[in-house]
Amino acid sequence: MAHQPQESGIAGDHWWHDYADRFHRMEVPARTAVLREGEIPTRMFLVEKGCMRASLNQEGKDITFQFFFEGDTVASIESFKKGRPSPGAIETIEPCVLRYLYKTEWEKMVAEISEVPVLRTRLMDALFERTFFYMEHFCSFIRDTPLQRYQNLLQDRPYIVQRVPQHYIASYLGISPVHLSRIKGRLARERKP
Amino acid sequence: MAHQPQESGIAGDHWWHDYADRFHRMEVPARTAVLREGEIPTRMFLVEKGCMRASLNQEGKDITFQFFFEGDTVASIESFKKGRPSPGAIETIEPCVLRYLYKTEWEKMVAEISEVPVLRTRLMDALFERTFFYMEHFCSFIRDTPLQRYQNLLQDRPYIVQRVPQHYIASYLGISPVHLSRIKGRLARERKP
DNA sequence: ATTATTTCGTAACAAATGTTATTGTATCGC
DNA sequence: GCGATACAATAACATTTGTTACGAAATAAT
Repeated sequence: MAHQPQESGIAGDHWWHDYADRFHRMEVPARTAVLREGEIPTRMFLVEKGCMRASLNQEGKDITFQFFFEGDTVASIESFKKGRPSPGAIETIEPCVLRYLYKTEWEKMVAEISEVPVLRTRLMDALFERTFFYMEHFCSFIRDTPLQRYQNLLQDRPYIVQRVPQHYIASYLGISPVHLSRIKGRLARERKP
Repeated sequence: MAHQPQESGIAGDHWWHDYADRFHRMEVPARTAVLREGEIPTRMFLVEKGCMRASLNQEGKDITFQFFFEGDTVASIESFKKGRPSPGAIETIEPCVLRYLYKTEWEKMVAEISEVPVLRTRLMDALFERTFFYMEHFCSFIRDTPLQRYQNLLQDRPYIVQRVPQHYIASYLGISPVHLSRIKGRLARERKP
C-alpha cells in the first residue's frame, strides 16, 4: 500500500491486526455518508479498500479536515467515545469496502488489548502518534503558507493529491479551490517556462 | 485556578496527582528557556506557578504554538518520547515554579500507572483528551477566521489573553501582531460607538 | 528618578487570498 | 448516445492580511 500509515485513525502500526476477524464487512458506493452531522456514532470503521473523508459544516460550507485510506481506522472519535452527536460527517470518496465494529465490540476489544502489556504499549504508542500527527498539522498551519502546505502534501502524501478531488484538498489546506488552482498553475509554470 | 485543565500536556484530570511527590522543584525567572531548539529533551515539567510557552523557529521568526499554565504538564512530547532533538523551544513567560522528572523517572511512573487499571484508564483518557484538543485546534484553523479564533480564545480561555503578551497570542492565532491589534480595535469600536 | 526594554496602537502601502462568474472537460446514469 | 452532474482552469474585482515605520504607554533595571 503506497501510503504512510501515520495518516489517521488510531492506525499507526495497526494494533488491531490480531483482531481483524472480529470486524463486520460492508460495501459502500462513492460519495456516500456512513455518518451524518448530528448523529451519535455507533460504529468505528476500518478502510479495506477505497478512500474517505471527514468533514465539518460551517455556515453551509463543507470543510474537509481529514482523509482516510486503506488500513486507516475511521471514526468521529471524540463523539464515538463519549456517546455524543458528531460535529461532522464521514463519507466515502471512492467506492469502498469497509470493516466495522459496534461500540460495545470496540470497547471490549480495547479492554482486552489493554490487558496484554505488549499490545497495550502498541495501542498507547498509536495514540501518541495520532496526537503527534495533529500537533504537526496544527503547527504547519501556523507556520507555513498555503503554497508550502500544498508542497508538503505533495511530498509527504502524494497519494492524496492523486486520488482526492481538488476542492476537497483545497478545503483541507484551508484555502479556496480557486486559490489552489492558482498555486498549481504557478508551480507548473515555474517548472518549464 | 481559573483555567480549563484541557489546555495542555497530558493534563486532563491530573493523572499524576498520586505521584506528585516524585517531582523535583525549580524556580525560573521570566523569559527564560528550559529547552532550546535542537536540544534533546531530558526532562518533562509540571507548572506549579506561572505560565510558559512552546515555540517554533521558522526562518528567524519565533512562532508560539502552545501555552501552559498552573497544573499543566509541559514537554516537547514527541522528541522527549523518541529521544530526538526538539524542533522547538520551551520558555517561561512569567516567573515560574516548576516541577520536573527526568526521562527514566517519567518512564518508570508511566509503567507503574499502566499496571493499575483505574489509573491506566485515566492516563489513556488524558491522552485521548490531548488528541481531541489538537483536533479541535486544527479544525478551528481550517474553519474559522482570525477574528473568530480570537473570540473563541476570549471565551474559552480568557486567562490567556489576560496573562500573555499580545504578540505571542498573535502568532498563536496565526496572524501578525498588527492584525491582532486591528481586530481588537474593531471589536472595541463595535461595542460602544 | 532616569534610562532601556518591552509592549501596544495606528497609518500607509504591498501582497495574498477570497468571491463570483464563465468556460471547457470529464464522468455518471439512463 | 445524451443529458445531468461534478470537476477544474481562468479572469476580474473585492477583501483580508502582512510589512514597515513611527510613536506612546507601560515595565524593568540601574
